[in-house]
Amino acid sequence: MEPEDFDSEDKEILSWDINDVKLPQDVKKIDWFQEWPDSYEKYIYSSEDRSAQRHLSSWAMRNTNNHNSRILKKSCLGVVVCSRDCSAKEGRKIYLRPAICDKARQKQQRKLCPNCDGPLKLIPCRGHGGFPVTNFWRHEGRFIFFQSKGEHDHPKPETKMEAEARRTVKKVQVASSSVSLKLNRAPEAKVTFPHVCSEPDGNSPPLWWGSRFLQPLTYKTVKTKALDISPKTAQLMKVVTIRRGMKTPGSVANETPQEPHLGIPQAGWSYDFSPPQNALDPLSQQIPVEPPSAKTGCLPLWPSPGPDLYEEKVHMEFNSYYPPPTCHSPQEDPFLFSYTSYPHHQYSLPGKSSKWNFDEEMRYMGLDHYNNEMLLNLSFKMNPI
DNA sequence: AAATGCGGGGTAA
DNA sequence: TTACCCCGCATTT
Repeated sequence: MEPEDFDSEDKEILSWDINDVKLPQDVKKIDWFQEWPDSYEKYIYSSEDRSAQRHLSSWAMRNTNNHNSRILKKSCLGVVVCSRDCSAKEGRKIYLRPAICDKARQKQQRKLCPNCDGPLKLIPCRGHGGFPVTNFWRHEGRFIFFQSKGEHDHPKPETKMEAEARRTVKKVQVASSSVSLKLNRAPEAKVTFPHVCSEPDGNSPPLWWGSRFLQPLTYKTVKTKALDISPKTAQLMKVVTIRRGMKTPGSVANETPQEPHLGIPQAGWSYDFSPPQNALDPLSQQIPVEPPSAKTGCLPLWPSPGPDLYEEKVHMEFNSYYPPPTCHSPQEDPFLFSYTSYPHHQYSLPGKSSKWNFDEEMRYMGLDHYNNEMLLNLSFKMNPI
């Protein structure tokens, strides 16, 4: 839309700056939460929007002190890449999410590339006049104003949830190794989620669930309890499960998910095992009158998961179509090869009338209680004794 | 353990 | 003054 298409009132709404003494108050349109804001963008979110409340972004943004308690400022940390610029299968590159915490980031940089064991390298963001891109957040009444300055000059890192899930997988690996040792079995225990990873239906789970979990070995089943899997871990597994191409009643959105866009590395694809845009606390949010729009023409993936996501997801409503994750060879290495610009999908708006609880959803899918078999029986593939 | 937010303090233009 | 950055601390996840 061109500026002249707006009337003066709209112009006023659009012309605000985060530093203005007064911000628009008669906001008629609130925006969908934008997961990947880039360039010089401004959004007005509902103060009920959980993602906005948490000042989330899929870019790795850290708090920056601007000596202004009314406006929260965050600056971009860039992306962590392999210093050898190694490629995984299909030319995929490593784009890790820089740890936000300084200490954790230093620790992270001492680690090795999950793909080739080469050193990792942090590519700083210099998208704002040589400085990192900055994001500003300001709460005013019923709205949360957002403004970004600068254009990211680096690939997108993995999302917060991807990073979190990767860590979780690692934990499971460690736990499984530990159990393995305790059981005095084979040196390397392998975990699998039988109903998730092993189906040859073209809907393999994220890459990093990969090969070492999937080798066709004889296995013994060990109760989750033995692994001491935390509720959060279980939820993450659940998330992956949920996203395996499930359609839900009331879904009016895309019946045919778009194929991943296999473009340049920066515009490749990533695993989107996240909830849809409106899955996060949908009923408590004001529903934006406009569908999300990105300059790419794609829709945002989802409101980045707030910490409550794990709790909320259990109760979330499934009024949308979850595109199946991209198929990947089960032989792939179980680490992150983050591709950005995942084809975003259109999700239908939630409505109270179509509220489903999680169990109902699972029954609909023939997965009572999200498939006890899968979640409660983590199968350890043990090497033969 | 990390993420997040706050605010003191420093530097440079 | 403005706009960065670094750091420690406290709280939350």
